[in-house]
Amino acid sequence: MRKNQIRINNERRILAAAVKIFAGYGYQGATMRKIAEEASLPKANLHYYFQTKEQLYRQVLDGIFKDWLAAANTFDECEEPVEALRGYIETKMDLSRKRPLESRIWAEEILRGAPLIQDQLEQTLAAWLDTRVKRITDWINTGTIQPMNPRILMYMIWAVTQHFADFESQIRALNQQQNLSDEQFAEAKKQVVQTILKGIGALD
Amino acid sequence: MRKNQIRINNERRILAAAVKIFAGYGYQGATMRKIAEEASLPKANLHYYFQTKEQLYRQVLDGIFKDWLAAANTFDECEEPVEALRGYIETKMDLSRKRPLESRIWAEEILRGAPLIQDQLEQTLAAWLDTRVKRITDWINTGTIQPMNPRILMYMIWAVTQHFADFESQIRALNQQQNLSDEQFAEAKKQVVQTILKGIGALD
DNA sequence: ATTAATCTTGACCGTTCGGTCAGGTTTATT
DNA sequence: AATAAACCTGACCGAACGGTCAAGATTAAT
Repeated sequence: MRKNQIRINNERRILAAAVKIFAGYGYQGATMRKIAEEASLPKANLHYYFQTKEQLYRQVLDGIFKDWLAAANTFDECEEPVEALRGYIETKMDLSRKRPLESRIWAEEILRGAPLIQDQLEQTLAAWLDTRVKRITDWINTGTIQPMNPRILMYMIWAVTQHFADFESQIRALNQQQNLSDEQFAEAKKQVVQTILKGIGALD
Repeated sequence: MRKNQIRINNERRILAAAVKIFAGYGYQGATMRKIAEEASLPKANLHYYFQTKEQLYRQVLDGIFKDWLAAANTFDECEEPVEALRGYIETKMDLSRKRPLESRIWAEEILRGAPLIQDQLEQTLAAWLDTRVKRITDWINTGTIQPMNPRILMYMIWAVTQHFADFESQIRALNQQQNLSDEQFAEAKKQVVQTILKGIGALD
């Protein structure tokens, strides 16, 4: 049941343009005209594939949420807390580095009170978090890591890893107007992993 | 040279309303009409005190930046790294708890590439950071805390502390649709301090 | 009491927004 | 080759935006 190739191509083009514009201007600041220009298509053509601006935005958000959860599965690939957490933090850092636009769209949606994704947060994300909290609780009960509130640990990991995408312009202003180089980012990744793992008593 | 009391009162009212609306809708999503309604004043009256929407927004940002720097001075009040960092982290956490709207306005401005505050970031904030980096470097050189990149430490502190304001709606969705209670927030504050200080080898 | 300065506000303006639509063009099906 | 389905797009629309302005009301200064 494959869709027409024209539709596939154009929807992809429009979505890619939408990611750029929504990330750069926010939902309200983004206009269908800007997205159309970015995609090199007439504005009316956007409305042929996506009825409304909100529907286009929703599809962008859905794509981001899927990436989010896919990266999140790194968490389950290791038995040991040190390696599981290290892998998860590194994956989230890499995602921030490679897909900063998506991270910013997500951040803005949360900032505005998550009007469109509240359901997904309360159901899919809450369920995902619950199972990971249980894993961490097991590690605590077996004495592998020290007692703590696993939710707060996850909030800290999300905060730090996403900060490098969401606050990129601030970091750039504090780094001689240069984005972090690959070497600087690698150093940051290493230090983030080190600080959090050591901070919860999983190292030394 | 005190201004007329009418002007003082109305400017304060408008600024308070502007903080609410800018935080709730973003710069583009906020409208002068909404701010006027929130302030219970006719829209034309806003333009009498603040010529344009951008000027009003700039004054809101200036107020936030001053609070930011004031809180930042907590950093200098203690000689010992543990107490200086603990005090700074706690102050930033308290600020997130008490003034989440301002934190969100700041976050959105950075998210959009800091179009209006780039100069302040590159100059005032960069200078502030440089002197604190020097202090931390001294602590490292005297062996009080382990070697690390002090800038990355500061980014981590900002990320985590501001996350509790900026991502409040996500945290609420993951906490049975309830904002963190005072007790939960106190626990978070404690765990954040503990994790970061231990993570950089300042504890134990 | 008079004048000047400040404050207030409904009505209005040009622009831009998201969205529509008719009618033409291209692609797929038979 | 003919028909149907899908695609394309310039021109247009009502609504909402930031901002203006003239004229009146209130307050301050003399």
